[in-house]
Amino acid sequence: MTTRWLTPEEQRAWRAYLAATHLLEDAIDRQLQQDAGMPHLFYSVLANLSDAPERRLRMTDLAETLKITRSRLTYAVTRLERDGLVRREDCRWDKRSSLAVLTDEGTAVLERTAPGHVETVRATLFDRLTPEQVGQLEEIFTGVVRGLQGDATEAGDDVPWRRRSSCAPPPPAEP
Amino acid sequence: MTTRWLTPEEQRAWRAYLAATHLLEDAIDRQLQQDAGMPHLFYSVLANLSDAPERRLRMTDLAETLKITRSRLTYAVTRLERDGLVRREDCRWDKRSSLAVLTDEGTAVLERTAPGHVETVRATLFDRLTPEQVGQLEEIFTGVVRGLQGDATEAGDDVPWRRRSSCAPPPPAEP
DNA sequence: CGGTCTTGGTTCAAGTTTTAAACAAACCTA
DNA sequence: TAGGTTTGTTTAAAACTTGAACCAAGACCG
Repeated sequence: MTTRWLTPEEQRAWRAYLAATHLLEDAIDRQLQQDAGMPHLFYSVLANLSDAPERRLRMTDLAETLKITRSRLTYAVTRLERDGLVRREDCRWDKRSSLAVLTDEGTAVLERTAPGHVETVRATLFDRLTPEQVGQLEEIFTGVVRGLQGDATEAGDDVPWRRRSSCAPPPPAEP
Repeated sequence: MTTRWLTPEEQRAWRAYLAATHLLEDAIDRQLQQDAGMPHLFYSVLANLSDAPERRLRMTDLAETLKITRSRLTYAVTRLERDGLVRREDCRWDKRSSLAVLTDEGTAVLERTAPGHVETVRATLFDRLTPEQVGQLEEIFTGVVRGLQGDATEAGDDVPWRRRSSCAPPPPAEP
């Protein structure tokens, strides 16, 4: 089969995408390293924990939402634990699972550094976009996400199989 | 000054952006590592050289278009040179500069692996976008790029100063 | 010219991060 | 209970990045 090369428009879009994501990631990383002393990934860990109920998440779930391997997450959490921003806790109902919990100190760091981070995200991205473009951005990338991680789910979607995520008590037995 | 937090729409867009760029970069890196035995950055080096006149570029220019530090580029080119895909050459007119040149072998590797790469980019991104969305993507990110790298240029744009880029012969003296 | 500043590029050492494979414990299912 | 699966960590190796220091070559300026 003959290759479907990118059209000139697609090439321009692709180049712009590559350059922008590169510059953006650089800018954000630099700012966070400067003001929070950690790379973007670590900050994302804290941010996700902060949003979660009771400020805690199973390692696997966290890895999944961050789209990284468990191994990588183990490393990140170990570092954050060393700095006292995160603590590990055992799941009461599934003794294999461990939870990453945002400590008070972690919360404090987040509260202190979040404004600067948001400011950077604004300055580099959102302040340059019209409201319509914000919508377009979301639309485009939610599609991409669905396409990329849906692959696994798609095949088995005739199996309405539900995994118990998030360390939660087992469902009560039916009488 | 009080923080301007992200609106709910912006938050959704931001999350989608983060997840998508992450998954995309992963998918592309995995495919290239698999089929070309190199990470995305290295492939980009080859691709850029391939597009350049005479398949060669000054290190500094290449680093600039790739948005990476010269140090990082030195590392990449050294690796690629070790594999025979790139060769260094001295600039005849400015003996400080060195050029990265795509070798025949590098060209061959690129020709062999480009179809697979393009296919991945299509499958993960462009095949999911309408033509309008391709345009939106370009528009959004060219704006971001301008904003981020324009910072340096903006301040001095009253100085119509032109640097001689790309190893080229000096302009002939005016009679 | 001679001195100074800037640019281009590399080197080097240190540190960070990523990967992949192997592992152990806990859970599930038949 | 046996056999498979999920969870999470460990480990060692490799890959990568950073930043500072450095040298050489060009540019600038009196």
